Amino acid sequence: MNAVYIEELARHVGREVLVQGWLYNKRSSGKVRFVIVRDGTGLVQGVVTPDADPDAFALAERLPQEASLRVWGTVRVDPRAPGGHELSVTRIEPVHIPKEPFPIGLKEHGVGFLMDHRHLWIRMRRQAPILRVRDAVLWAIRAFFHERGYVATEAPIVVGTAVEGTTTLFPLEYFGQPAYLSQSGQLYLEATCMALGKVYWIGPVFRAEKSKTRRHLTEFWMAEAEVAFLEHDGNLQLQEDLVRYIVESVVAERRRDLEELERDPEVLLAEVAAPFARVTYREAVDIVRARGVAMEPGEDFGAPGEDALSQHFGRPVFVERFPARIKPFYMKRDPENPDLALNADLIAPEGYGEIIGGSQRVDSEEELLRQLCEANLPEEAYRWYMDLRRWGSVPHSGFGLGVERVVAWVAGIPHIREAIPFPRTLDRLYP
RNA sequence: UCCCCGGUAGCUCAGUUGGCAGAGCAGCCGGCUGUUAACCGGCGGGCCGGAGGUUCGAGUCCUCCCCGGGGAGCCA
Repeated sequence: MNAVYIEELARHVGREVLVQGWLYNKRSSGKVRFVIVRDGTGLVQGVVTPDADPDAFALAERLPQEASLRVWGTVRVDPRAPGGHELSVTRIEPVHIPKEPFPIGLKEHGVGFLMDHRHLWIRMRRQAPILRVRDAVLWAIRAFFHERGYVATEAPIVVGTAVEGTTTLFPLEYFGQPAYLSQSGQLYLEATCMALGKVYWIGPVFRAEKSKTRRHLTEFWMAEAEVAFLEHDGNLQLQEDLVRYIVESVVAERRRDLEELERDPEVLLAEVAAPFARVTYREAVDIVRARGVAMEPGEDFGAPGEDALSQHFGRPVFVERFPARIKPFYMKRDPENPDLALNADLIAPEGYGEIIGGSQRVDSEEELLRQLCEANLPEEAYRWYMDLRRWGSVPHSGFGLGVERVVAWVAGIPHIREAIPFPRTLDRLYP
């Protein structure tokens, strides 16, 4: 008999099937025993009675949580069962019976304990749907760019230069030379977009920031795009199209997981239905201050400021044209006001913070050199980057999207650490 | 780096004015024919984060340290 996955059970009603998985939970009521089996695609309740199979009935009492097993049974529709389908069990075959109790019970646990057991925690009820949503987000990003003819190109992970400065880099030794883990693939994408026109990549980046917040990881995944001949306004439109595409794809493909997470798909769809809001940095500062959050013009927005903007608009909002002084050296200046950068941050709704940072890039050699010097960065290390402005420089723009922040928003989970299988945070390198 | 909270059974926590170390869950034993984190009865389970101090007596008070969580700054 061929094995089936639990998510396919609706197609097998009335037939006997084999389900292979793990014992999630069991209950007993004298002469009826219930085994809740998970297989990675969902949960199903098996009903075991002594008359159907005495051996299975005995096993249903004995098997501990997370025992791996094969279960044969007939699929029935039953509204009493979680998921709507139920298995009338005819046979149970243990694959592996644990000798010790599974560390993670079905009752509540503390965050520290769960994080220490992350390798087992991901088996539990809420975690699997989150990771399936993550998969759907990543697929949506790839599909979006692939449909538009973008070429996926990779940036190196081990690099010799900083993108944003040197304080947040993880240093390592590279055959006797100093090297770093990349904090962004952007500079390399600028090079590949001059070769291929429009490019993207999805990869891990590393920031040694000593941040302890629900929005930060030291290792996270970024989806970055870079497009030759694309200017600021087109860049914003591209980002908006991408974010809407992601949300609509995930809702279409993973509605059941969102519902399992008690995330209302209609709320998400409503948030991205209308054109995203767009405000300038100056307007945003006024809005933030009007909502009672203290900040001075010229400062970056803190988390409370982002939350205020988030609440004010109730949908994604672009904040554009920041003071160039507080932004990286590679951003092109606003031709109408050289104190401003041609950049934008995209703030997600519901307090999920900045999910995209992007800008039009400097395209003139002289301007780039000047801004490199102002940022006190070593010219020599950026010589190759300067070369891009020496041969056929064109206006170009790009952005980076924080995958885990998007997953957290779409899944509606409070903390980014659950949006990646094995989060790396300030004080956590295990497991 | 700074601010706040916490560390007691495998897990989640309670522990009064400083006076015998507790509960629920998990585990084990028993009961129950439709359970929904099932329920009911019983049993075992402790370096109270570590070091020092105050005291007749410290889980409780003081000092230092370690670990974890939340937030700030910074960022996606």
